[in-house]
Amino acid sequence: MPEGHSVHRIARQFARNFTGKPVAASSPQGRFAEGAAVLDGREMLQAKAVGKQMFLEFDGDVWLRVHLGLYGAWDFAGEILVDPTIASANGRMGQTNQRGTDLDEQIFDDAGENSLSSIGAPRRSRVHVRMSEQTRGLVDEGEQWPPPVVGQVRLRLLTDITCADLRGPTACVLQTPDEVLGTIAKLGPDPLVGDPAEGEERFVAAVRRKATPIALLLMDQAVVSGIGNVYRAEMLFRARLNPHTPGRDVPEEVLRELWHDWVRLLAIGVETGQMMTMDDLDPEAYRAAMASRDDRHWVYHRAGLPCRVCGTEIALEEIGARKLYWCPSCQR
DNA sequence: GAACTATGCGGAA
DNA sequence: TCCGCCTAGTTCA
Repeated sequence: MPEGHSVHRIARQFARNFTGKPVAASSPQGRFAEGAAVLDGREMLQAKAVGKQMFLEFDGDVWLRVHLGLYGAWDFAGEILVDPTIASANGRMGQTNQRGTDLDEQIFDDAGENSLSSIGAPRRSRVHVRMSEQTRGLVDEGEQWPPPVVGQVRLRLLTDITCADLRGPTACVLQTPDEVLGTIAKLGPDPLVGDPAEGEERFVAAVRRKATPIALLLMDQAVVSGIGNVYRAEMLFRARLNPHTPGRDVPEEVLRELWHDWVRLLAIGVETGQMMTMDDLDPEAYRAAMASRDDRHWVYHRAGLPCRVCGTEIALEEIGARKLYWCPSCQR
């Protein structure tokens, strides 16, 4: 479900709250019992994200690779230090709602006041994880530690003060260092991993090699990492590019623009936790767009509605078994 | 309470 | 190309 920005945010939360500490691991659901037993008691050494994949390193050359897929989510609970590089940290990270907007689950301090608007120095906050109604009751009532397990928790990671629960991932597997390198080697460049200039060259070369429509290439994690269905549609619109253009026919300068746009959008997404793709509106228009919750994007999820630029109906078609939204007039 | 949907991806056919 | 995975929020009856 999450696109690349969410995964980077989650990795930063792990880096801030788990690395350097021994971690208790368990699989309440049972489906990762063997892996959890291997992890249990090990110190977490680092957390990193590449595209939509997250890698947690534990002592003894043991790595955990997690991919959230369509449904996965991490829930953080307990006392957490908010990473200063992200404007707000959600109790629940990864899962999102149906409007294509991020669920902004909020962190409350011990007094129960919203502490999210503050950006800057890291601070400790008590996370109250919102979930279903019955969960809310449980979490708010008790000072229980560790928090009661609710639902199908594939993996629970615990320090003395912080809890992270993983639900519904597509992938949750242990890897050797070599296997981690192998996984990463198959991935296209991520603007936040390695040299962005080198990433740009890799991206341009990979796209120009292929006759595949650019709409499919942008979603291909071997071509570029982290772009999902929302960013794909929005980036193509921002570039005024026809989604069906074969990769090799996209002018090189347009490809370079696309890469730089991804660099920019990813940075904004990691910082804000939201897929802000209309950042180039003037401030007043932007405020108006944001005021209506459904109006965050240029084309995504806007089938049949008038294009914000030309008024043409936004088209919806299936490509590669995914929904593609675009403006047939602006994106010729 | 059922039906529907989703920001993903791998494997079978 | 299609199917299955697997979860939770939203919509509708």
